[in-house]
Amino acid sequence: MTEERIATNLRKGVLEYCVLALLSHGEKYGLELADDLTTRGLIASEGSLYPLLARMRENGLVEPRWDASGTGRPRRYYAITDVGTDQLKAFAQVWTSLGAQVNALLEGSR
Amino acid sequence: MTEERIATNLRKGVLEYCVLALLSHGEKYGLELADDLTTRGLIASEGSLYPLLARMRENGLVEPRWDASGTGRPRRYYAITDVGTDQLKAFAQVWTSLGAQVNALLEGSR
DNA sequence: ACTCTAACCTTGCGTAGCAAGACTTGCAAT
DNA sequence: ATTGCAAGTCTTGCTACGCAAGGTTAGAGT
Repeated sequence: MTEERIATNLRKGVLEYCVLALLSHGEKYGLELADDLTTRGLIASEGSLYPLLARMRENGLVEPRWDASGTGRPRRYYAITDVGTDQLKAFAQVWTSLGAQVNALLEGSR
Repeated sequence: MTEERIATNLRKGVLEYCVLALLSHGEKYGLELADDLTTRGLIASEGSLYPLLARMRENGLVEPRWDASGTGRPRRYYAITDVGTDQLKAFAQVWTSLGAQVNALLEGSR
């Protein structure tokens, strides 16, 4: 239980860029992203993802496209935009730097 | 500016355990912690630290002690408790695992 | 007395993740 | 045909955290 609470807070602010990283390989639709992120332990439920995608859409980080060509119910595919790519780069820098500081502290505490 | 916003969200849930890691070396008082964390880029102002210390106190992760022996106004020194030590260990595991996932995504997105 | 500074703490706010569930659509079996 | 199921999208209400700004207390120097 306590571990879930730790993870929940750690995920804040990371998830958005994980989505961008996933999309940098190509379009994906909502549930596909959700399954992938769940497998990686980066979300606990879809309840995090859909509101996030809506925000990212509004901020121009991703570009959605309805696709009803296949079988089953229509899917909304998301593609990363140029703005999104820039944000991903900026995140990588901040993440690396902050991660190094945290690792340094954890190392030192053993 | 955008980088600060990224960092702000990344810090969520990390700060608490950075404080524990710092205290695992020995007692420290509020402003001392604040200065250290600011230098490391882990907080933006004391406004994050004091409410956090209050929470950690209530949860039994740290044990405060007033010290008025020195010069200047009395300082409140914080020591890590056994519960805090356990939490720090739990965090280290979650952090390592989640960090590996994020790194894997960032690597793959290049 | 007055001011300065170290040190402590409070208030109000924005935002992100989550659990739970609602709504819709196609498909398959009876 | 109708029922049921599963995939897919989205909404609501909640909680918790970091932050900026500012307020409080106490000792030290003039």
